[in-house]
Amino acid sequence: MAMFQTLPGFRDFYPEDLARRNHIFRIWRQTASAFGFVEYDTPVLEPLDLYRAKSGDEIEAQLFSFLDKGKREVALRPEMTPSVCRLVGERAGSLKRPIKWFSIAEFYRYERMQKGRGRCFFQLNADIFGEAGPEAEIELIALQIQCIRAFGLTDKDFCVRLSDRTLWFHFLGSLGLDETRIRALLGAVDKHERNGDAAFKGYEEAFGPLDAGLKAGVLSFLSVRSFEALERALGGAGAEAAKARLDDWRKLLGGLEAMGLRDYVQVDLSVVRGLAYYTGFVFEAFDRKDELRALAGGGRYDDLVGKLGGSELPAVGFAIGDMTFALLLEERGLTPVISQAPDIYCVIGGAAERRAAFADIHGLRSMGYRVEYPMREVAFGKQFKAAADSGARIALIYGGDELAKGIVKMRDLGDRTEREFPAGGVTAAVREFFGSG
RNA sequence: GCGGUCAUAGCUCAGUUGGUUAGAGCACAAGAUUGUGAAUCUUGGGGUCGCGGGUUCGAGUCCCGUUGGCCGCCCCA
Repeated sequence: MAMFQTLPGFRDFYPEDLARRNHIFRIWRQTASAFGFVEYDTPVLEPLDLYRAKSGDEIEAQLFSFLDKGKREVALRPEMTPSVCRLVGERAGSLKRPIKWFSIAEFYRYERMQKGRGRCFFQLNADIFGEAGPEAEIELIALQIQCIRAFGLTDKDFCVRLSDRTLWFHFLGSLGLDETRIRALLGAVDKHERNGDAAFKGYEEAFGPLDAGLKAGVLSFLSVRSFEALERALGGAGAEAAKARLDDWRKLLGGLEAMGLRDYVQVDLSVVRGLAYYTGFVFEAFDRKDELRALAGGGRYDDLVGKLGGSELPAVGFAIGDMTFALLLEERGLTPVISQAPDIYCVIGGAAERRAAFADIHGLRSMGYRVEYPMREVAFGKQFKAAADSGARIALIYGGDELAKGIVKMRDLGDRTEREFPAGGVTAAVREFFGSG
């Protein structure tokens, strides 16, 4: 038993774990880069007020926060959005638009552990700033889909549920509700999938019994699952603003259709996301079997940069976490086996042979080959077994006989054939082997 | 913050109504085997049985507490 354990909710990454994590990050990075996003990073530790400003005081319960030695209130970052809003806001005037940025970073939340959720986790965050139209959503939803698809998952495995807080505001506004009531009702909509009608409890406690007609309207609107149904549902509302909004929907869905991604998108008005700061389209990726928590989520937050960074700037972004995503890959058998095997394993006789081998070993390593050899003198039989077990493709043999003849043997560990090369010709032979193989 | 459940070697687990010095397989290491790979055999390292207390002549086993894991609730930026 180890003397010290990791703190609850924190994870050690053994080499095989880290290899899997890095593999996920590598593909996310390549994908975001292919979409023209550039990478940034921010401090892990931030002023506590940064998160209070965005989310209010109640957020503190879920934060790793403390007083630093200079008596500053600080917190480990629980999310990227406030930080990136600060960065972008500070240079909003000089950045070329649209601003397409991404990051892969670790976050910390003081929460109870659960399947797919720990107290530390990694997220890919991708955001577009400075583009108010649905073109930004097209780009981000496409990126979100591709970040999942790139691992071999298909529209049979996951989908992106798309909704729109703007239309919810139009719809509920047309029923005569004011903004506070609308926000409270959206909170209920967010919970309705999990809690059923009990989700309305909070609203009723604040504003009294829910009118039966209103409730029926809300339930019918949140059951909308297609664009056609959405058009029908808004037909009665009749407002010009709502009609204009439907044009944004047509652009968005049409763009994704043209990219061949329409089958990944499910219109679903029951998604509103709990966060009050979302202002427009919101979208969440789920596994199709709906066994796991959300894979990824995002939406438009046009007011936040102004609030946190000083300059008004429309924005839309999303995040994918590593934990639920890794669970899904695992379930679908798509967790890759990452080879950390050397390319070459050297079999070495005695001290003189070792000196000869070292010259080649260092030369080959300088060329970028992964080269391994036994640290101690070991029987040849064991060395060959170690060479095979290591996963190396070839063994270079530096024995007494070879040294005496001025040669090095190269053994193909796959087909077990051996060839001899003059001692000076090893690097060329290795290069030829890997070049042609 | 709340509830359920579990905790024996690196991993998977066994351990009888409470009874000698806590076991197996896998993995790791050494040897049989100082020039050629999947096998076999032998041997070894590795445990405060999560931690603390209690009952008892005696606790891995029973009781209480605690910590941690897993699952769920709250929350989920």
